[in-house]
Amino acid sequence: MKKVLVVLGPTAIGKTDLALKLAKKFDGELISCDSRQVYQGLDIGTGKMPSQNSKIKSQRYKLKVQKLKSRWVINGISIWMYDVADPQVRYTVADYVKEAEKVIGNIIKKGKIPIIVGGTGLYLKALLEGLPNLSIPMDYQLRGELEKLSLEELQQIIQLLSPTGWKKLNDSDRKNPRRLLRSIELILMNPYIQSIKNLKFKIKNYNLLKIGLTVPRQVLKQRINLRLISRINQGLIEEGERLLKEGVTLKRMRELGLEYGMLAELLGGEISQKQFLEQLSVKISQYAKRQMTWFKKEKDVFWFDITKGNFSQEVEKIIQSWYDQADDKTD
RNA sequence: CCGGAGGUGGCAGAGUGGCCAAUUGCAUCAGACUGUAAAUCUGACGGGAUUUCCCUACGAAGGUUCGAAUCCUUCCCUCCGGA
Repeated sequence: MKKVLVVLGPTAIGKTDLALKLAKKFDGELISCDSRQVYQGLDIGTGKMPSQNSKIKSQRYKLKVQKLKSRWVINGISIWMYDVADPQVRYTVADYVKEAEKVIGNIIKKGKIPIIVGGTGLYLKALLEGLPNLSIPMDYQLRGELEKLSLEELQQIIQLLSPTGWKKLNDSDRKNPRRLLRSIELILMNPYIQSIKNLKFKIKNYNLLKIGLTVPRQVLKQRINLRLISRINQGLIEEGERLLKEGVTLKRMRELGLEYGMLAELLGGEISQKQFLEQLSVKISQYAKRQMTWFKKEKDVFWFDITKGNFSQEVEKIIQSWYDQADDKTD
């Protein structure tokens, strides 16, 4: 089985920094697993640049960053799945899995270790375990019509169409128009599902090692705030202005969420800079919480608290013994 | 000092005699999530027992009333205008 390393955890915890370090030590290349880093031009707000700490170092060591067409190379280490999409066009899990799989395959072929840096739970899950429903495409025409309906109407439709489908939904999803919409889409596509079912989807058989990063919540909040200030200094607001000029509408920026969503409000004159900072800080923390809720359920993760002394040595130790295992030839 | 407005749960802000432990938004906490996932959505949210129970609460203290966040009196504080 092919060895694949995964580093996961909430935002602002230092996943990329750690991954870069590990890549150097174990001869790996990074694959970003982040739903917003895939977009070209969303650099500062998505944290493609090395974090504050490494930035300080980088000034000393002259960190070398090259931006290539679908990856960045930082100090000789490739980071894939950056800049693979146009920010004006919605990119989804399905797109991500398709491309990231290729990338992983190529890295393995080169005899290197793919290091997946995971912040987006769904993308990571899809990449690692596969998501059968991804083969069922979206129906934009259908969506256009369903989007006009109220929650109650959507609920009625799905109950009519498929009582069993309705039963399968949990309470939260039943009240979630977006999910209801996709459920209806899946039900209507049922015949199509049958026809492609035989395509079968390949089961990944990687030899996975998952490293999870945690911190006490308060510490994470501090890190988030520090990082936010640093991003402002790096030109976050200017980045927003630039995107706007390049044709990314305020509406689209809002969809992008967090820094970009708030940037849309700031540039649209809805809020002051002070409000921007305060509200954004809150939103990022809330996002981090959602990430942790998701990752909590992730199986087989070796968790490390980054505030515990030399955690990175512990991490390297674990990886080392995994790295030294002989590859079996079952694949 | 006079005139006007107002003091409500972490914040904002409804409520003007019983259906008020108190609408709502935000924050907070917990959670869901198989094609928008940095998105979207759910639940809890004074305390305690836990089927319509008790206690503490709407600036403070009294009072009216069967019953007050809601009415009256005094006091304290904030804001605006005038001296």
